Amino acid sequence: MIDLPSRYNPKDTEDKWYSIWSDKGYFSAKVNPDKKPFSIVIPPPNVTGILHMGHALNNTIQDILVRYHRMIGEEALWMPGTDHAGIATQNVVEKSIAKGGLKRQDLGRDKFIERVWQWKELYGSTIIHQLKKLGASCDWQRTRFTMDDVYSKSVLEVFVRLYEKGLIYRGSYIINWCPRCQTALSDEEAPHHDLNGNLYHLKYPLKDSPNEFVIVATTRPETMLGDTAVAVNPKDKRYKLLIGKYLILPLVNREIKIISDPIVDMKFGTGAVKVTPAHDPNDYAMGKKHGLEFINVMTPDGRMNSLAGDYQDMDRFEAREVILEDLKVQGFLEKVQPHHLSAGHCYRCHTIIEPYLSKQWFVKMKPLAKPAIEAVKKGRIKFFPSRWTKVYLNWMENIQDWCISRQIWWGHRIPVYYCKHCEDVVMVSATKPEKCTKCGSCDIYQDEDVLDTWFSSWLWPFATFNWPKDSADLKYFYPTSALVTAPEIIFFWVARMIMAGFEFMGDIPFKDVYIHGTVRDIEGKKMSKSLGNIIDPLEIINEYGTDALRFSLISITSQGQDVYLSKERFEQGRNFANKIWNASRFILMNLDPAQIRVDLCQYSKNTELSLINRWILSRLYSTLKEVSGNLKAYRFNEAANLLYNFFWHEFCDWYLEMIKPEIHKPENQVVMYKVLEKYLRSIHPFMPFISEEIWQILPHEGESIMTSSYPHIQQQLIDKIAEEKMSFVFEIITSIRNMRQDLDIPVTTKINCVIATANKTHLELSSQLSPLIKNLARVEEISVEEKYVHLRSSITSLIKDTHVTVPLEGLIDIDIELTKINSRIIQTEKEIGNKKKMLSNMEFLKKAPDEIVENVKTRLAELTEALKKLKAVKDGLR
RNA sequence: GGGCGCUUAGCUCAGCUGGUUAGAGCGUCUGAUUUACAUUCAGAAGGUCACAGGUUCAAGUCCUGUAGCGCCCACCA
Repeated sequence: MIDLPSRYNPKDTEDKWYSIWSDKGYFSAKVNPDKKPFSIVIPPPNVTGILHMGHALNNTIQDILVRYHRMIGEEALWMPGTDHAGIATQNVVEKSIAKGGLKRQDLGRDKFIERVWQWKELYGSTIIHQLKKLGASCDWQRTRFTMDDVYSKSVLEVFVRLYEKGLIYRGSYIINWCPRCQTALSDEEAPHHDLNGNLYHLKYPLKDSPNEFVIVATTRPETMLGDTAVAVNPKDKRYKLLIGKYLILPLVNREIKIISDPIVDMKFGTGAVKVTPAHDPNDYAMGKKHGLEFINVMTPDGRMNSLAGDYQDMDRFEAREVILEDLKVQGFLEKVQPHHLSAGHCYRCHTIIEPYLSKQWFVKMKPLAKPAIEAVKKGRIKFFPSRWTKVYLNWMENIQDWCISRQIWWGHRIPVYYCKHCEDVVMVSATKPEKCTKCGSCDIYQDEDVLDTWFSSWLWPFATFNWPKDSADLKYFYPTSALVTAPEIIFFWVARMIMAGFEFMGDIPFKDVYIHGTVRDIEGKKMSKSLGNIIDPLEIINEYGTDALRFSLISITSQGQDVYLSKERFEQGRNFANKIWNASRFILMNLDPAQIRVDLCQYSKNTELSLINRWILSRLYSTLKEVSGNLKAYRFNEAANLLYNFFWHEFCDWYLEMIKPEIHKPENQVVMYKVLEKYLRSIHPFMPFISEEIWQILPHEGESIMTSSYPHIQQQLIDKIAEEKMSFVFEIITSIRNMRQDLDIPVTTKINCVIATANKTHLELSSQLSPLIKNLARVEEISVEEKYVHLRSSITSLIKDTHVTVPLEGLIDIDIELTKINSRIIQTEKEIGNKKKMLSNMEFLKKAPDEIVENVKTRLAELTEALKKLKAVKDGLR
């Protein structure tokens, strides 16, 4: 017999099977016209990334989908890859060279980029290795990187096409500027967070009457150096007469005009607002409208520039303090009010964003958004859970132009060239032009900026198939089937991919979007390094195993709800893996391979099989049916929990216990083997390693469970009557166990039992299965009677229409028994009352579906019968 | 300011299209075991389904409102 350790040790199996699967090429998918394609593109993790629980959840879900679809006979492709993550990666490499005292400027652009590539070669595949530890069945040979040559070509092609279509333009606008990263950011990359700031009231004296002031309120007093007007609402009576007059800007002594604009909120602050067109989006708009001067007072690294006079070179926040002090000393600071505000923060380094006037490249989004909105509205793309549809549509309908240029070095350099001699020449081309299109000079240079990382990731569903090359792969696998991702990147990525899909492929990029929850710690905080609340998936894998990690994560992830984790949560998965291991071990210990070469189908149409076997097969297939329904609906936790309950509480707790005494009977051999073998296949997408390990030890056909087929649902083996019968038997057994426990009767004490029922089915069932009941309830003798007769010193419980009596001389406390039976009688009477009330309600009879009414009637009959029997039991007790 | 989610057992949460007696895991308590598994087995206790209205024959489930918690969006000087 096979000798297996009594504990499952994941370390013995995981790496072994992963490399076998990989070596045999099971992960790779090819165009196959005979099969339905199923494709998923991975949300490419950053090359700088290390696996966290969010990845673990995200990729486990994808792996379940891919493995499941592979097993149901589809050509399943999971396209992997990584994202160059411009700013993040540049930051990492800058930090690493900083250790040697170097800045990127010291190296120069080319040398620095070389260093980034070196870094990528060394560490860039860390995350890929970690995904492998997770069991991810990606087609690794296709692994893409957004900076690869081929991929880069797609990116540049897209830029050129959009430019030629007039959807890309360059211009000076107020953008989100990160003074630390020293680059522009898109609106999405500058999320707002609340700040506790102050509202400073500043006094600006009137030019003609220096003792009179207009008081303005501001949260960023340092920008006053760039003020070129003060604005009031035209309807504001307080300021009506002042419109058109001039003020003297304190500290700077510049004359600035009082203008009127309806955008000014009379109720906010003093109703007068300082206008700094180069440092605020609203002010910028007013500046354009009123023809104001744009004075930029800051440097790109967030310090005051030469236009800031005495404040030059001060950091913006330091300047704020000094300016306030100076204003105060000179009597221009009216008051300071605490004020809650929110400001944009760099999503990479969390520095407070400076709204900054600069020349950037933008994509016009409205035209791109149109078909992308339609597709979702028409249901061609579905969100799961559906509530995200609204979030998506709301954003898309209010979409703003996308700032795509970044002042960093790591990324796709903008394919725009200028002539040193002709200021007005802009050449947009995927390859460097030889000479100026105007003057013919060869003195041309490329735009210094690179593209937003997301400007490459939004092409992921087709650029990974080498678009714009027209390939068979692209035709076959595009549109992809599903996208699995987190809510944070709906705008960054999902929405933009949909737009790109339509613009460049003329079709949706994916059909379903499954948005899973965010992984949080047990207090609901997002897991992050800085909070130190990380649970490292690799640590869990190391301690409990990959399957345990995967299963635990999935079973607690209800659709789209955030996941709250503590380490203990993973014990459930570990215990379950061990349970599967041991049940299999038990079966293997008792399995005679010669006995199992029987086709189960031969049993399907007749009753040759025992009730117990029919029951477990029915339960297996009922479960599998529900599992596939739930998988199709992206209810992974439901599917996982169904599989869990079936295996543990039905197959192990009941079935194996029931057949134990006759385990070598041929039909039991066949059924226990078949159920286990099919079960392993059905759990494989969730727990790939342990299922393979055991499957390989079990008699099996085929090379690997990974390439085997998902069990077909044998509808003819689903037998609801058998299920009902068995649950009746289980109730009998439980009730006897209950009585024993209630009365503190040791297992060693022998008890007998009388089962009495007038119900023929139950009568037969009880006598037929009395050996089973004896065994599982530890009863010495069972007699099955048609009529209930009270026995002296006995206790009786009622299961449906059946009295189960245990005679217990000297062990019974009549009072306790009476109390119990009374409470049961009261409960039954109460329920009878409810049912009668329902049935006497004409509205109910008229409006409720027949089936429901029938159920109530049946239930009432049962209850009435039960009440009679309970009373008989009670009478007997006295 | 707008939107979304959550509030169900001591804890963490399931509960899909309203329809018998509201479930699980963990924890607690009681008991068990000479071999499949103590990462186990058998059992128990524990719920006004946040609150207030409403719709309905019927509400944990649908609607409205309130409160608390959390998240997202917004040109909140």
